[in-house]
Amino acid sequence: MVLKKRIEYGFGGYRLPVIPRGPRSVRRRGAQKVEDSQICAFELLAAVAGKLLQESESSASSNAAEGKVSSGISSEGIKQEQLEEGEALRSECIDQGSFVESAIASGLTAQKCNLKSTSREFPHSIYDKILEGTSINFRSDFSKKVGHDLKLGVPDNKKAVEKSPCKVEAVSPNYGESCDDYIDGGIERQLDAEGNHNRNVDLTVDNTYSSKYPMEICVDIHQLINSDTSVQLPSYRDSVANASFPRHRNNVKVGSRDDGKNSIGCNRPGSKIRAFRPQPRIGHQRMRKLLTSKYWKLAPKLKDCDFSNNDGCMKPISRCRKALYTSERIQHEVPFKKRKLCYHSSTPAHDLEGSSESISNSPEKGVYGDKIGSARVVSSSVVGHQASFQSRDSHVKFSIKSFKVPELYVEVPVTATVGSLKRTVMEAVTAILESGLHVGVIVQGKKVKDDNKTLQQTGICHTDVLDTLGFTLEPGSAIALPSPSLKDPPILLPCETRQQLSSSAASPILDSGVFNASFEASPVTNMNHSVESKHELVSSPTEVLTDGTAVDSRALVALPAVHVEALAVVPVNQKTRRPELVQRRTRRPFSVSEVEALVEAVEKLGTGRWRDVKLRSFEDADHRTYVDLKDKWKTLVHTASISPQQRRGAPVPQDLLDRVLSAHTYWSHHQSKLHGKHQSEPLTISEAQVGTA
DNA sequence: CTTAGGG
DNA sequence: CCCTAAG
Repeated sequence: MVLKKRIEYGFGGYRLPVIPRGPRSVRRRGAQKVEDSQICAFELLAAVAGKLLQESESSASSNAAEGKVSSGISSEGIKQEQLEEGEALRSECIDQGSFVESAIASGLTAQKCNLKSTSREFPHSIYDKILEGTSINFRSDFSKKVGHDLKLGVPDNKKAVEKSPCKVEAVSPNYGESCDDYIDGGIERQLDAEGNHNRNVDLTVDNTYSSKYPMEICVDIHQLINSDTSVQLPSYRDSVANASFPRHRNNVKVGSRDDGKNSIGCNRPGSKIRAFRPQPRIGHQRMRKLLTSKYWKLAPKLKDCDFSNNDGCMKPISRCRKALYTSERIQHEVPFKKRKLCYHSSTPAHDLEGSSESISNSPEKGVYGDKIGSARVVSSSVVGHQASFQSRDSHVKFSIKSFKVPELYVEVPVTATVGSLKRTVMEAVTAILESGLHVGVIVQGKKVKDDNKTLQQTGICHTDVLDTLGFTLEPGSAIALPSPSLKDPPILLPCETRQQLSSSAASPILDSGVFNASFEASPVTNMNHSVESKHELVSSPTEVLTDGTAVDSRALVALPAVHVEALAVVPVNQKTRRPELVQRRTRRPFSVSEVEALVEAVEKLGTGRWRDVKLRSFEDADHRTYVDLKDKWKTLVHTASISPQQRRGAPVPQDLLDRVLSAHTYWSHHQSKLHGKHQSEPLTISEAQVGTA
């Protein structure tokens, strides 16, 4: 029974997210258009896994009955991560680090709760471990797994909790209690918090929101843990998101079944990805790129995990579509990257495989027993960007849940559009990031300035301290944003609107008025990768404090046992900033003369020959690529097709629009390619009609 | 690198 | 404009 429930939920969680996304272009689309939503390979995997799970449910259930099964853990060590979903779902994965551990983030509270419960229930609970000095992750507590490594992912959302089977299951027999506790206490709170998060994905200024959760906006980061065997899967998507995938080396297989495409195969990454979908692939590519980045150095293993897990696993794929660029993307709803989810492969929770297979088998997996030992074993490397580290013996792990941006001072005209506001904020943030962020460490409310001190000397290795460990992101340079004028915003009024969002009391913040925006920290945010993250993160001058326990506000959570190195990472940052911040090109509206030149060129050359158009009429306009011209034409056609009242932006002379329409119509019927020669004629005709020629 | 399209 | 996928 329990299992069932769990399973169902889990599924629910999984599935929803899983919806595959159709290819963007029509052409591709042919294949599947069905869904709008985008999916990531992971999701698909998850879905598949879910199916498998279901299928195997029966078998599993038997195991499950025991309770342990579900939690199954592979002796090898599994890490599991749960995702949070809420945002996570939506979030796209990030390639970069993709894995993040946002998990922790969700709330310190939750974590705490977990810890408590855990400790209570399990002797070897994380807590103990911590005390012992061994590293443990405690992120999630739900599922605890033992095996060698356990990682618990705490679901950020309740949803996750509820849904993800893993979690629940994970719990061992005892689990019941712990879960409850967790749920009652932590989860709900978290949920609340998250709920808000979700709401505020955007930077948009939301007074309400801000007032309540001034600081938060955060992004959740999931932590990922990597174990040798495990794989991380990022997932995202809104809905639900979380699922964990268990993966064993050999097991993988999960999928299979679906069409080739969907099947999750485990093999090489390539295949996998492929299996899912083209997109994922892309993500993959990106990831690769990212991998190259220095950031990765921090987490070498990740790479392995991510990409290389060939062993049997799938790789996690992350999708990031725009993640990198996120900055700009803010405009859309998701400001920064969305969360990424990662799964570690071996998920006990899911058990799909586990149930029947290895996971469940391991006797010990049962649970806690091995933990300690396991913990050490784990040694997974750092997870992605995340901050979590696993530590082997004397390491401390930290996981940062999210970074919040404290305050940004933005001035924009009242008439500015929301989009422009977003852009402005984004720019401001970007500026800050670029200037360099500095990561500060706060222990028990005090800032630790001496970078040379060891964690031990600083007392960061003690559990109690960890609870009050916080990190801050400080801008390297000036923070204030000049109120940028919006470039495009058509309307700029003298009035300025300032919103103040109060910042939460918790974190110290800048005074300026403000806007508080939180960004999702990309996975990047992790301390480790702080560098990377910086840009994404937000960086506001602000600091994020985290108390271990602190409620949601805390952005970062510290995990016990950290690797020293990891720490080192934290402070680092400055230079590391990612060069890649890609910025969107500045917008350069086409002038009437440009439009005219474009129209003329198209009339002669027809559509489909953008390169020629470029050469012919925009040779000197280096900022106008043929793609731009093509896009402009596209918009011109659209503009010409709608009523004048619906048109926005700089008005285009009607006669030009008429020509656009004529040319468009003409060329639509005459494959321009075919007529290389008489290009002009057609135009003429059309023009004649229009009267423009 | 170009095209064509979706976002 | 961006980002992809295909050629």
